[in-house]
Amino acid sequence: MNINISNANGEPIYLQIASQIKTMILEGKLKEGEMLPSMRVLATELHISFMTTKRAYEELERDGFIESYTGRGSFVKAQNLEIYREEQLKHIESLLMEAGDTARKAGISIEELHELLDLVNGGD
Amino acid sequence: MNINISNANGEPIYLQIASQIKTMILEGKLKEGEMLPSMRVLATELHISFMTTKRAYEELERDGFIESYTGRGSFVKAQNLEIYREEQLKHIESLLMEAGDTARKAGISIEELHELLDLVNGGD
DNA sequence: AAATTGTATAGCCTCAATATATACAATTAT
DNA sequence: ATAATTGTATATATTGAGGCTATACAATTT
Repeated sequence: MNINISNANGEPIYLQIASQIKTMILEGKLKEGEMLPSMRVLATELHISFMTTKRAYEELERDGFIESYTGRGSFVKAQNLEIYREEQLKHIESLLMEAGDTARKAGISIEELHELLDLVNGGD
Repeated sequence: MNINISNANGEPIYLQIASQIKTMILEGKLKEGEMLPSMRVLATELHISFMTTKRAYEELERDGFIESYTGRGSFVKAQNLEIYREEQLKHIESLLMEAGDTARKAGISIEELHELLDLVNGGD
C-alpha cells in the first residue's frame, strides 16, 4: 500500500497513515467494500509496530471511513458523504463561533467578519 | 488586588491572573501608568509562588498591556487599542482561513459559510 | 546600606500523547 | 480439527510540553 511516513516533521505516524488512507477513500482510490492490508501486514511494510497501524485504523473507524472485524480484516465502508459534510460543518461552526466571540470582545462588527471571510478566502 | 483563583477548573493560575488583569485594563478599572502590585506582593496575597505572578505579568507584557522595570515595578501601558484590534483581527483571519480550507475540502460553498457565520453569531 | 522590585536559570512534577509488547478472541484456510 | 491469520484488550515504557517553584542575580528606591 502506498503510504509515506516521514519522521522528519512532528506529525505522529498513526495520523500520517490515517490521513493518507482517508484521502485515498475520499478520492475514490479505495472503494467501498475493499479490504485494507491487515494491520500486521501494513506494520511490517512500514517497519513499525502493528499497534500503531491499529491506532491508525481505529482513527479511521471512529471517523466512519472503515470497519474492522476480528479474524476477517478491515474494509472500506460505504461512504456517507452527508455525514462527513455534517461533521465538517460542525467544525466550521465552532471556528466561526470563536471568530464571532473574538470579534465581539474587540469591537469588530459582524459585517467586518463577512468582509474578512471573503478577503481571506477569495484571494485564490 | 481583586483577583480570584479557582483551583477547580483546569485553567492555569497564571492565565487566570493575566486575563483578569487584562479585563480590568480593557474596562478602564486599571488606568494608564498605574502601578500594579509587585509580583511578590501579589504572590503573597494569592498564596502562590511569585514566579507564577511573574509568568502572568510576562503574559501581559507580551500582549502589550503592561511594562515592567527592574527595581521599580510594573505599570499599565498606554493602551493602543488599534494594535489590540489588529492582533485580534489576525487571530480572526486565521480562524476564517481554516474555516475556508475545511469548507473547500468538504465541498461547502463560501455562500454557506456566510450563512453559517450569521446563524452562529446572530442567534443571541 | 537595606529594602524592594524585576530577571534569569534550573529543577521538579504531572499529564497526555505516542509507540510498543504481549496475551487473548474470532474467523478463515488447510 | 488445527494451524494460520486477523482484529482486540491490557499493560508498559518513553517522550515532551505545560505549569509551578526555588534560588541566585541585578537594578532601583528608600
